[in-house]
Amino acid sequence: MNTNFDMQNFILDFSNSCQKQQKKIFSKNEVVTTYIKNRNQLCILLDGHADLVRYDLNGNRTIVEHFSKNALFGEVFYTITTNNELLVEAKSNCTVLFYIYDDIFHKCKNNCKFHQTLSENLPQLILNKVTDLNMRIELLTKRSTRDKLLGYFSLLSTRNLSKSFELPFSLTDLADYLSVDRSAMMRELKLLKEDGFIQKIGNRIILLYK
Amino acid sequence: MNTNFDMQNFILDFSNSCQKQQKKIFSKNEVVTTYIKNRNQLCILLDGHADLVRYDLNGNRTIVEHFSKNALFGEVFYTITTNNELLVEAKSNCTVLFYIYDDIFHKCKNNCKFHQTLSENLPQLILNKVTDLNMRIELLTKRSTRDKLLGYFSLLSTRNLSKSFELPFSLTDLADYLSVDRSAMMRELKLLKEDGFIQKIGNRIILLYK
DNA sequence: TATTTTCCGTTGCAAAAGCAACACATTATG
DNA sequence: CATAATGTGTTGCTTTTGCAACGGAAAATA
Repeated sequence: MNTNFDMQNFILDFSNSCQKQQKKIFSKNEVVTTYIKNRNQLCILLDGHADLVRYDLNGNRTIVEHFSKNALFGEVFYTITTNNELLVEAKSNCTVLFYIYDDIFHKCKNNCKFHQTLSENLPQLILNKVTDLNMRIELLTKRSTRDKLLGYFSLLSTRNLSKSFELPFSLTDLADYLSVDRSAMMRELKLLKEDGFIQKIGNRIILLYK
Repeated sequence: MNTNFDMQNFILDFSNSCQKQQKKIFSKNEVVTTYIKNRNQLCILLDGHADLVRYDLNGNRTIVEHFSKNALFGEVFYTITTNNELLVEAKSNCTVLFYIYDDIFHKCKNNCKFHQTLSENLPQLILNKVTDLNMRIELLTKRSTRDKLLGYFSLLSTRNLSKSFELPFSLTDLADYLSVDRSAMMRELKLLKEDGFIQKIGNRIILLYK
């Protein structure tokens, strides 16, 4: 199995070769899918950005996950226990492939090359998702808003191989992602600037500490 | 592939048939493993309970995950970015199988039945881990200590198919698991009792709401 | 381009959570 | 069995966070 499996090329080659999938295109702010118990949908984001969003009974909005190119999502990854609404919202124009997980799992009758390759590579793809989720948990378990912000910035910095990077969120969305109040986060952001930890120019953050 | 793959029976049948694994036994409070960058260890907990614990620079202790029988863990699931210490502590006597992930992935030279079955079932096993992590994220994104407690209790209640259940943690550990201050959590627990949401007898919680 | 909508930045005040400390109970351990 | 270590329950005080509200900037839309 290849750790560096190239999803994008693979998809381009095979995405039209199987009957058991649906390809759809969404424009910004459209709802890509809603999580429904027992349907076991699995989706692949071919292009664009989308967020998994939860609205709870207190009216709080939480960005549970942020998806970019090649991300996997769908209720197959989620045990839906509460009555909270879970939906995936397109943050830009998106191209999405839809499957029912069992179809991938059991392969389709045609035994097509697409399904074969995908099911071979599924463990690695899902494993990537696990490491993403663990990073998210590391962020969320930080005890203060300051540590959450610094933790998230440090993650983006590592990903971009630079102390300077663009935020992939609006500040409103960032607060919903870190699961904190927006105004409290703005206050902390201001303190981080005043204390010389960061610089912020438009949507760009520059880390000033070693 | 079988969703109800019986790990335990499988392990019992095959756990001695492959060279590329190590089986070890730990007693309570021993360190099962420490997460080390790039080693890509994968472990299976055959029996007992263990916690993945993180100690951060502020001296806070966080229980990142709680493992019971058949749980998968190891740094293969974790991108180690920070300098925080990550270790798995046995909470009771434990039996653990150790692998290097690549050995499972690429199958061992013998092409033994054990590896074959395990790699066939790995997607489903990892998928279970994903759903667990998503439940954990749902808990951690709750905004108040009260909601975290109620969320966790409701989860245990669902798992035990009963409004009454034992806590798998000491209260000290529960606070570290929910990522809140212990004394603040105790205060909230008291309020939940006073407000008639729960009853607590020893280590047992009884949910009193519909 | 005019107008509506969303986002940013800020603040005062209230509520929640964290910190530190302590007594007592329970559980391990020599 | 005595003693040490760990866990529980509580409280006063401080700090952090959340809530509500507002004006202006920026972006989307008609």
